[in-house]
Amino acid sequence: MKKVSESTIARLSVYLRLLTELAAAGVTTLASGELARRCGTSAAQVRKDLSFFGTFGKRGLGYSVPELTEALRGILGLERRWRVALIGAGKIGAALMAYQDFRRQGFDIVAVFDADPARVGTEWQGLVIQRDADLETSLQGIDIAIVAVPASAAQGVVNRVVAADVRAILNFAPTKLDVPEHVAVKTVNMALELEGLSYALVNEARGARRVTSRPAASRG
Amino acid sequence: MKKVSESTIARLSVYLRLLTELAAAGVTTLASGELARRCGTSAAQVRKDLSFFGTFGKRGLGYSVPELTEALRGILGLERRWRVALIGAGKIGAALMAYQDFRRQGFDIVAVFDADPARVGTEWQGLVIQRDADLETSLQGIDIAIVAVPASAAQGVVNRVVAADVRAILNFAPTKLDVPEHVAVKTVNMALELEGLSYALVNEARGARRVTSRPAASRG
DNA sequence: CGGGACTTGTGAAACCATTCACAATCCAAC
DNA sequence: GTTGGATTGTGAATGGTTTCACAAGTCCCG
Ligand SMILES: NC(=O)c1ccc[n+]([C@@H]2O[C@H](COP(=O)([O-])OP(=O)(O)OC[C@H]3O[C@@H](n4cnc5c(N)ncnc54)[C@H](O)[C@@H]3O)[C@@H](O)[C@H]2O)c1
Ligand SMILES: NC(=O)c1ccc[n+]([C@@H]2O[C@H](COP(=O)([O-])OP(=O)(O)OC[C@H]3O[C@@H](n4cnc5c(N)ncnc54)[C@H](O)[C@@H]3O)[C@@H](O)[C@H]2O)c1
Repeated sequence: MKKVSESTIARLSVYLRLLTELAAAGVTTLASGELARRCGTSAAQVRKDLSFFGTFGKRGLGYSVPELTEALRGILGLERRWRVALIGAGKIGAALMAYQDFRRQGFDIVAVFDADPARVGTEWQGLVIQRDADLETSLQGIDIAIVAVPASAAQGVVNRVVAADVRAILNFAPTKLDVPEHVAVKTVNMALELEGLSYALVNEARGARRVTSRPAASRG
Repeated sequence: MKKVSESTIARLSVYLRLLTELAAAGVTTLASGELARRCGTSAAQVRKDLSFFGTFGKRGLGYSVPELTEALRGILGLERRWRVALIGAGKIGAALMAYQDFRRQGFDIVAVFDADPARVGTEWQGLVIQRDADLETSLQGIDIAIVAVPASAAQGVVNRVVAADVRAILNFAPTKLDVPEHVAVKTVNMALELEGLSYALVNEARGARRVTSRPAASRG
């Protein structure tokens, strides 16, 4: 299989979300132009993105909504459910635990860890908070770790997560994480987004214009 | 001024964060290679990023930490404080309100809005929640709006935010937002990151390798 | 004061992603 | 059937970003 950019994968997620909505609304067929319009991209981009994975449309007609939905779910690995551990039962963690959409998309938070002895053992959003010290053993069978601890603790937690053989990490700490090359990391960095807005605000005055893409997650 | 990519701006934020840390640790001078290593990029990339905005280093020596810090703050528009409104006093909103780092970086949340009559008028994290109906008038003097309402309500809220002449939006709803071209929007989409991890997990089995960049915020 | 070690700033080259443009295909209608 | 209108899939062209490579500048030490 050829190499596919993260941009493409991110757009496939966006397409899938739209398709799910349209399916619920009873739409059965959709052309690349309409899909593109609703997702903020171009028809050519939609077709190129899909072409990396096969051919899903019918010339002259467009795409079958249920078929394309299934195809995208397959490509993205969403035909199975994923076991997720949350590390750090703080403010962000609470929001994530309460958020039902992840579950709806196939991500089950099945374990929560915290270092604070006052929290360990208490029930929280339906799960018992486990001791941070038990990470190595308790992460057996976990597919994805969400790291929601202070930045200063993040690398240490990640090292242990990696040692426990977890190969995907969603990181909320605003810090660079070093991981071996077989581990995928995505970082959600809100401060960086705010600073991007700050830049846009001061530069609209100076007359700067439309800007293009951004870097992101690392692997390795 | 030439056009600078969002990738570059995002990296400048990352550099600034590192510099702030190093300054606190008493480091006074830093070469592009070391900065790159600590930020997960290349020395050439660091120098190219900076070169869009001027020349900040000394050949043979590297960069002065305090000087480069000030330069980056200037470039990113962080020499002033920004007035931020939070719209949607839910789970995510609570995490954001409690998060002190934004304030430390120059972003002050000075108003909170919610549509739920049970919440309006109550004090919440030190601010009184205002009626959603008052948005248009109460957004006077706001620089940035954080939209943390359900996806179904987001476009409606955004239209009113734009009508109130706010020109920068940080969006947490997993939905495409239409805004006029002079308004900057950045979306934080965690579901999309999780799906990216799902893709990485199913494709490491299939032997896919390192992937490159991703799209993001739109303007216009 | 000159040589050596080091580092920046920057054109040019390489790489990657997006857009263009069109032949191939499909459906419907007659 | 055959025609017309629509839409896909994809090489080629374009546009943008990252990496390379090196001349120019700085510092230190003898
Ligand atoms: N709250 C926000 O809006 C926000 C926004 C952007 C980024 N972040 C980042 O997200 C992370 C979490 O933020 P938060 O607001 O939820 O913080 P928080 O302080 O509310 O929660 C952090 C939790 O992590 C636990 N913890 C600390 N060290 C640990 C360890 N080694 N192992 C396990 N648990 C540990 C603490 O006991 C605490 O419960 C931080 O890195 C923060 O910078 C938060
Ligand atoms: N909680 C998470 O971890 C999480 C993760 C990813 C994305 N999100 C997204 O963030 C957004 C907020 O999520 P949440 O978990 O905080 O939801 P929530 O239900 O806890 O909060 C939403 C709040 O918005 C208010 N609201 C609804 N319509 C409004 C309107 N028109 N004007 C003003 N306020 C209005 C509601 O009264 C509620 O208080 C959603 O779009 C969600 O999809 C949340």
